[in-house]
Amino acid sequence: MSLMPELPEVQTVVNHLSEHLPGRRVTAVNVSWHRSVAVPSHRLFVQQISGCRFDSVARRGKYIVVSLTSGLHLLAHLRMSGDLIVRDAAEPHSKHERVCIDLDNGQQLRFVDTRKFGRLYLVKHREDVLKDLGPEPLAEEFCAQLLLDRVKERRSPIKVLLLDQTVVAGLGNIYVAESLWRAGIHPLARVQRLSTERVRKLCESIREVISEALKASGTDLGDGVWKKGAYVPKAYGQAGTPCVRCGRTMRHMVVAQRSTDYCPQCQRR
DNA sequence: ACCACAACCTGGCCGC
DNA sequence: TGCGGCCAGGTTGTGG
Repeated sequence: MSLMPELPEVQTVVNHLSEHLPGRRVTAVNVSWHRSVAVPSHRLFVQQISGCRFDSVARRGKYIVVSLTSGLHLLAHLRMSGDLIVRDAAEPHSKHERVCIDLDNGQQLRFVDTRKFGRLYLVKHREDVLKDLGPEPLAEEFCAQLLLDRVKERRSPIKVLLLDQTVVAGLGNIYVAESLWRAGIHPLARVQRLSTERVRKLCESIREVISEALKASGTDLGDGVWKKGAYVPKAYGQAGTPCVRCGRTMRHMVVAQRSTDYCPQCQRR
């Protein structure tokens, strides 16, 4: 039914938009669910973006960042079910389309969002929205030392810290589960109790998992229209099945009010 | 600082 | 077929 995106899925959307948006001009805008526009008011949003020309498309954490030649920036956060697609105007519209932007070549940029949690932001300065985000997991600077520096005062379980976008940007419930499984770290582990070597291993695992998922265009959970992704989770959603590394039955628990699957053998407390 | 929980929404699935 | 309850890849705000 829907896309529920973390970094690799967002990047896949960005790649799609990059093929179609640069150079296109906005000729008309229709906002059918006002609250999909976070900022400014939906009225000003339509006013300000009309006539603008799209420049480049990028990603920061789970945000899509579209630069306009006017200097404004269109940012999107897809939250649980959002998607941004470019279609010919003649193609049928989704029942869950919330915003539709007409382009000067007969195509449309459509914001589709079943659950209505996603948000668009039209801002002068992108940092107004992005300033609190932590480092990109694939950035050169992302390493054990940086991670430790950012969480040295915090005693929350490692899973909670990795879900915190100010610690590291772009991970969500799937890729946190995958990274912890790959690194052999229990979701409830406290960072202070981990050796530097294991934190290093964790950072490396995060990089590997994210890189692999990017190559695969994200994860397809088999329940929706997000059929592009070929990444196969080894921990997320695997409770009750044998661990592909050791064969032990994967377990389930709740951490930070989120469903959490792990291997009791590979990820010992 | 930390935690639990509600809110924001819709729809799919499961059991009865 | 229908209905209630539970679940969902995210984030923010509140109150303890």
